[in-house]
Amino acid sequence: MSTDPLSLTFAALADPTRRAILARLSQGESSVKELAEPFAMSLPAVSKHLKVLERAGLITRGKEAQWRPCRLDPGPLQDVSQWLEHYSRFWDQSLGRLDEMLRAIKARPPDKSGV
Amino acid sequence: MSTDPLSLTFAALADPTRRAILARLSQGESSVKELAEPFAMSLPAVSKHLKVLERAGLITRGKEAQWRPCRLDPGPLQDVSQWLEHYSRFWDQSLGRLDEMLRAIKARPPDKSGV
DNA sequence: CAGTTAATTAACTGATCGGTTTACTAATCG
DNA sequence: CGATTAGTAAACCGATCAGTTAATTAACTG
Repeated sequence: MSTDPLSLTFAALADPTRRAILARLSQGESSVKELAEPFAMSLPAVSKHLKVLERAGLITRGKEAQWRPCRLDPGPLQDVSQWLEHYSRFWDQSLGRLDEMLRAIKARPPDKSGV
Repeated sequence: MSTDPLSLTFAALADPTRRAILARLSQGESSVKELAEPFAMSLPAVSKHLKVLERAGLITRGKEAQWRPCRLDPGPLQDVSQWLEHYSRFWDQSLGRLDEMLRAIKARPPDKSGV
């Protein structure tokens, strides 16, 4: 697997269980056991999912007695959003015309940023 | 791997080569051979990447003599954008304060303080 | 027709993924 | 102290991934 930040983020998001965990955490902090409850899988499995999310920077974990409260970190999601903006002209009505113009002007230098 | 549309899309995006291919296609249609040129990998490898992108609906392919021109389909990217919107309140400046308030209210029920 | 070009298919490989069970650490409770 | 609770680590498994090389299909070219 690729280890650049964007790839780690997309890979972490490419699993419904992990997206459900993020949705849960968007409501507020939660312990591992609480997060695991809705799923028909073992606790270690959830623990692994959390590790994937953590490696992508999508969650951070605290320490509180014997609990490891997880909370959402939106940073990587914002990075995804920025990456997406690069393509928004393809579906954004108001920018469609501008895009046509820009593309017609081929004098643009090759843009490799944000690949 | 999960086979729901969003998972297929995120998985397809979790690879720098495939993102580079999309970036290239955002400039216009291209043949497989042209797409493969910038990469230090075999043509079949690129062909496989294209199949992943196609399965996610991110590209469509035509037929023109012995070429299979690929072009970008922004649909799945728009779906990702919508999914992201659900989280945009976490980094959107203007909504940040409101979110803080909502979270402060909602984070009450599972009360572990003083346990 | 034979030869070239474009692309895919097939078979194989090593690495990673998503899950399991078992065993372990660490903190709290009685 | 021992027992319980929360979570992680280790070892294992089958499936998938990302790449390879070799063979094949399909269309154009001379």
